Amino acid sequence: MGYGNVSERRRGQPDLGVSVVILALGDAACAAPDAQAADGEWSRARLWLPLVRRVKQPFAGCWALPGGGVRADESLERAAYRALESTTRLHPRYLEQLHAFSGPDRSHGGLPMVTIAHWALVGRAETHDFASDGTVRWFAEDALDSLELAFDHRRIIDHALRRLRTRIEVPSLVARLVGPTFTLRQLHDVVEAVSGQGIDLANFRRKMLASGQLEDTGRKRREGRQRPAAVYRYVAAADPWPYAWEGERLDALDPASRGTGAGEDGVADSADDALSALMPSR
Amino acid sequence: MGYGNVSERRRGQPDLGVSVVILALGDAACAAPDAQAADGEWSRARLWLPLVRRVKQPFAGCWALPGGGVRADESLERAAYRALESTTRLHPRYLEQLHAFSGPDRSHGGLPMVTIAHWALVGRAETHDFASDGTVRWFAEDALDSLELAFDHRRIIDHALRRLRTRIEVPSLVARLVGPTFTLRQLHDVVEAVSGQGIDLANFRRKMLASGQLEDTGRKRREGRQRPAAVYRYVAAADPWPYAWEGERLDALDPASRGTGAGEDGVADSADDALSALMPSR
DNA sequence: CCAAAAGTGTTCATTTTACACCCATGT
DNA sequence: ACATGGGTGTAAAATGAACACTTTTGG
Repeated sequence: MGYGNVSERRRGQPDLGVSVVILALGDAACAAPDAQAADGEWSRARLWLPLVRRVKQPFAGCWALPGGGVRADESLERAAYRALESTTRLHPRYLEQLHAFSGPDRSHGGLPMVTIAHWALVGRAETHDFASDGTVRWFAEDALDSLELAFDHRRIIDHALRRLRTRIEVPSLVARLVGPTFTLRQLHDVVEAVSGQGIDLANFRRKMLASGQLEDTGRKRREGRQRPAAVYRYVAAADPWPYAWEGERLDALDPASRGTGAGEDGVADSADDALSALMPSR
Repeated sequence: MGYGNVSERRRGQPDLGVSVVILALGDAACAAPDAQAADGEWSRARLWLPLVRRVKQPFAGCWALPGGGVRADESLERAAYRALESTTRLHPRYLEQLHAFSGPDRSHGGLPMVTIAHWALVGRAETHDFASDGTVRWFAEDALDSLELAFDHRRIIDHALRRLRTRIEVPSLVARLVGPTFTLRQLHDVVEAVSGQGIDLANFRRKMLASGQLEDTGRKRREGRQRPAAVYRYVAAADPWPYAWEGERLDALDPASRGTGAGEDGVADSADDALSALMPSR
């Protein structure tokens, strides 16, 4: 840094950074920490995400995705995790690369920046009741329009939301979003809320169970005042799977496997389904 | 560059580069340019990709993916395209980000490098009969094992191949791989070859046609000495589609739309198929 | 017993698969 | 005419959607 002027440096390497879209479930009364809703009781779940208020130019005062620079001695996922931790204290159990955003237009006074966007899912328990500590604040996904977002972060968020919506039925994703244990109805409600369309509970139940990735904990949980429902836990399939989602790596990044960079969350892709559907383009 | 030693710079920003896996179809006799096979006649198509021989350390003498650095005043896709052009003279009509590879282990003497891998598809016509000009050479995908590849490029190639195999039935992809015009049997043979499994021709034909993305050119083409087959062309669906593949952008990058960075090759995702299949993980 | 949610069954439509068949063309 | 691939029809199987029904619980 510090050598040459900006226009000279445009021929050199752009800056490199990571941003993370962290998604969590919450109800209407989330922002305020009057935590009356115990153990998985939410009225009409919505997606929430934490944003950080910028103090420096450009976009001072605007809200931005948590992010930071990348050090040469760490992976991008690690950098994303670190940025997340230092700004929001969150420890997602799911974190995956989303897309690299680049281009000459991605500069604001300085050098253009290449941002490797990641997305992460955190369970309710990890949100610390959506605590705000001044610079960090949680926003409901559908209340973002009124917000002034920094850079092209709006686009990045949309990208992440689109990804989640098209993959929400993958058990590993719903499960991570809803928490470590859950009833089938909870799962169902989340998928319905996120995908925005009604889903037959009976069929949903069968499909999820048929995936072989849910394990009955033996425990029961009562949502309302009626018959208690079986509590399940997400458990990965035993055998290795023939296909991987886009072949994309995603580092599990929970304390156990953190740093190995090896966690693969393979998901059966097209060969059995996605690709048998012929799709459009353009 | 040029300030501080390597271990000091490890705390700074890593190097940034792009690599491209270019895939094309070819038959056994491709490497040698005895171009007897005219107009789409290939015996047992296989995937081929061009590699570049490294002249510098590290990995001098090994084969590597075409690639290069990224300038601040261009997008990653553009950088990938430029690198491709300068090393191989290829002009793919399909080029998409694949994944960003990173990590402290991705250094070889110098600073660790973050590589944004891309993948590209080129039609037969664009391969210049797989011409080799000394440093560039085409290799069949299944003949790579005997090769010494530089860096972790083997992994990147596998990533691209996996991606192609799981998406090969998407009309836009097959079509781009096979060339501007084609018969349904050609398409079929390619999908069969790439996916590695037999596909009923009758059903394949109906599915492709039902996608609404193939347009009859009115012309006929005779493959053997029998009845000529209708020649189709790939044409994107008119209406915008509700889902996009992972929401990933892919820049069309053909001379017409190049530089706009706007070409979206949306592909219906899971909401109708991929995600209805419940899948595993980890 | 009633209300409400858990959980199971059953039917019907749609899609996929397998494979038989007819058609067009050059020899 | 016949061999060969182009192209169509169709019945069985598998999957998915809709919805009726039984069970368990607290009041």
